[in-house]
Amino acid sequence: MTKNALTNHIKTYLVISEEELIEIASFFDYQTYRKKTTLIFAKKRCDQLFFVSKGCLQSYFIDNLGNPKTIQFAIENWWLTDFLAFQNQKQSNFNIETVENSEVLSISFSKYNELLTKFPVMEKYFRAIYQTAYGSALMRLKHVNTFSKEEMFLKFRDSYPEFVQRVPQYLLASFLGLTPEYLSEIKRK
Amino acid sequence: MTKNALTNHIKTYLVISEEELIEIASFFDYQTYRKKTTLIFAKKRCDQLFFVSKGCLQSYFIDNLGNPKTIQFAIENWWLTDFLAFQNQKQSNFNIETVENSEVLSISFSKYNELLTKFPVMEKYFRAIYQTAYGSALMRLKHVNTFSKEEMFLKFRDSYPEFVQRVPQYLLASFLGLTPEYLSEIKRK
DNA sequence: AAGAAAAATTAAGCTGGTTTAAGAAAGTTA
DNA sequence: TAACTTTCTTAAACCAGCTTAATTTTTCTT
Repeated sequence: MTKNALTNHIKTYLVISEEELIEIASFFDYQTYRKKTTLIFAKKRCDQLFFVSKGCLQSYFIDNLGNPKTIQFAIENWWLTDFLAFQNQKQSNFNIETVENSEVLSISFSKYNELLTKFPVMEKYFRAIYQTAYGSALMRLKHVNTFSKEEMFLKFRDSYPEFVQRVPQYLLASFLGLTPEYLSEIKRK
Repeated sequence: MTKNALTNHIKTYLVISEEELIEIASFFDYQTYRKKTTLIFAKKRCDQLFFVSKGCLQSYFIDNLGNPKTIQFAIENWWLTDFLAFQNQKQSNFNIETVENSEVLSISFSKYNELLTKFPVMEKYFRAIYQTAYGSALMRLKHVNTFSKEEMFLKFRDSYPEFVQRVPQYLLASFLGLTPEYLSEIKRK
């Protein structure tokens, strides 16, 4: 089924019946997108939370000089949106788009709240997801402060070698906070 | 009562009885600390989650050159720990210490889980807390990529003028990712 | 209130990483 | 398989922000 990735993921966090999982899954829309499709536009109201079943999404923004800067990648089993904008139903700070052809589940803010009201056990699921994600984001802030740009790349390549193969180099540079030119120079060494 | 700050904070997120709040509060230890007291040591197991009733805490690490780098401040009504280390019961990546004389509530990992089991409604509370905190951490990563060090300081000063007054300048520099010398130079302009 | 310690300032020299610009390689389309 | 587009590489000039080190100011301790 097209929503198996999500229900399997939930099962790793909760003890829950198949019947409930089916009902929970029904809150989500399933859709496939070709690569480089924009799902959320910056400045537009952010009313969707995404779960990646297959493929890869990114959130990015355009800096003062017009260069896109990647904030987050989301691959299989990751959640992605502009979380602040989503919860406040404000305009998004980020563009969200597919990096690869992708299968994506989405839920609107009102459906998300309905889901949490009807299945309070999902509070536990999202609490766990956000707890980890928040901890990881703070670790990223630590890394940004600790490592030089060169070290950032080398560490990342050692930690996620398959992912480095998977995304274009200019996106990786953007995510790691250096220029494609400098990344290219580092690789030469 | 010494735990009012917490119970009041919970009330802003949940509809809940006073009796339950009293029971929930009983899971926490209340303690006061003088400024510059270390509550968690890096490399030691992280088994406490803190809620700041009064005062200010920071989490920081020591970089390769021996300089402390502040990752997070926590003032009244903020939660603080090394969230990844806490949930995995691993050694902390950060030192956590008081910046001011502070009143702090704390809970161990096992008590935290007991609390969530006995009062599932607290899943909703923490889900909301972490959802916001995660969103904010990603916005910080955006800011780090967007702004020059000078802009970082000016933006922060405009957004949190009272906080800039409140903490020593060298800690602010550390948090914003620049040297005290450079911050001093920026202020002169 | 004096002395010690911690924090903030100033200034000069230096460097990691950016900018710019052009060409090479790889991928896509017809 | 040629033409077009996107991505990657190379190299030189440049600069935001760091390092170092000495001085001054503020805060803490007794």
